[in-house]
Amino acid sequence: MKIGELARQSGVAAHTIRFYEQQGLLPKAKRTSAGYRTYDKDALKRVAGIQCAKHLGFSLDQIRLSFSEQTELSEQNKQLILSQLDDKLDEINALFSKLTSQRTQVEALKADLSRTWQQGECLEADHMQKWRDRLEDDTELS
Amino acid sequence: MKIGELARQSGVAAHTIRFYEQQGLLPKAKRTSAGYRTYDKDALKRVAGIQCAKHLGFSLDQIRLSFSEQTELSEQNKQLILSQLDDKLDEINALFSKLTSQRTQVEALKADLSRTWQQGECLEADHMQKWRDRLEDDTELS
DNA sequence: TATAAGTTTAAAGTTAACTTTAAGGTCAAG
DNA sequence: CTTGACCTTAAAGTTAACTTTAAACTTATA
Repeated sequence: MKIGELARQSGVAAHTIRFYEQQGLLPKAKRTSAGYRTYDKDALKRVAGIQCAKHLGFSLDQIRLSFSEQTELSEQNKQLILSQLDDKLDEINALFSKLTSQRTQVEALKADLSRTWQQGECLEADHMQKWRDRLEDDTELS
Repeated sequence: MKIGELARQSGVAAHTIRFYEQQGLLPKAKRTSAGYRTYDKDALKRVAGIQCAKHLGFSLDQIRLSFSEQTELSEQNKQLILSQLDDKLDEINALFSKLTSQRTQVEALKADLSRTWQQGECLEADHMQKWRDRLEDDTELS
């Protein structure tokens, strides 16, 4: 299988596959006599594994760490993966709080502005001040 | 008020304030004879307004569009802001779905791996295949 | 055999929202 | 009058995850 075929089967662009190899996320591919990369089904699995981890929200750096070329994972690697999963859960939960707060604020601001503008009011400064005060009370968002 | 004072009062770094001016998020500041920028309390309000919008999750591009130098907002600007708020809500809700799905998947994967590894199993390939299949069923996540 | 499609490389470009650097001018205190 | 804090600018650097470009080589098709 040449790189174009792997790209088709995995849904990952050929240049991205070369990029992953260059970045150490994929082992260096074997070459034909002409220098073309060749792949087997294991390569497809590895590419799919990377896609899987990306879907779960992991960065390429994190993926590189656990997804080393070894077929067998060391005890250390297993621990690393489990703790990365825990970190990811924490991260997701933090984002949840942030989004929840943002949604509430955006909804309220929208309602508030709609009402204000329908009444033809234009108390921009004080109006926004109210919003700034409210946001400052919140726990850190960004 | 010079830029350092505005930075202190707003909590935004001086170089970031210059950056905002350069990017058109803030009007060009008046200068002292020596070329130093000077600001009044309105400038503080504008900087605070930018922080407010950033907290709500808006990009600097979006902020620049609605936050033009005019004190009075045009009817067009009002419509723009309201539709940006709607877009933002859609975006937040989409992120919510994505995060919900990610959290479920990460939790399940963690439980699964913990169990597998405690039993000393090591069926990497098939094991991951299960996860890839499951993820492919999901609606687009990333 | 000529053309089109596929492959190779290294290096530069992209986006966002800054931050850092470098080299210098201004101002208040001691 | 000098030291240190504060200000100025333009330009380059940062991070992530690619994408694009350019120039050249190989392979399949007509």
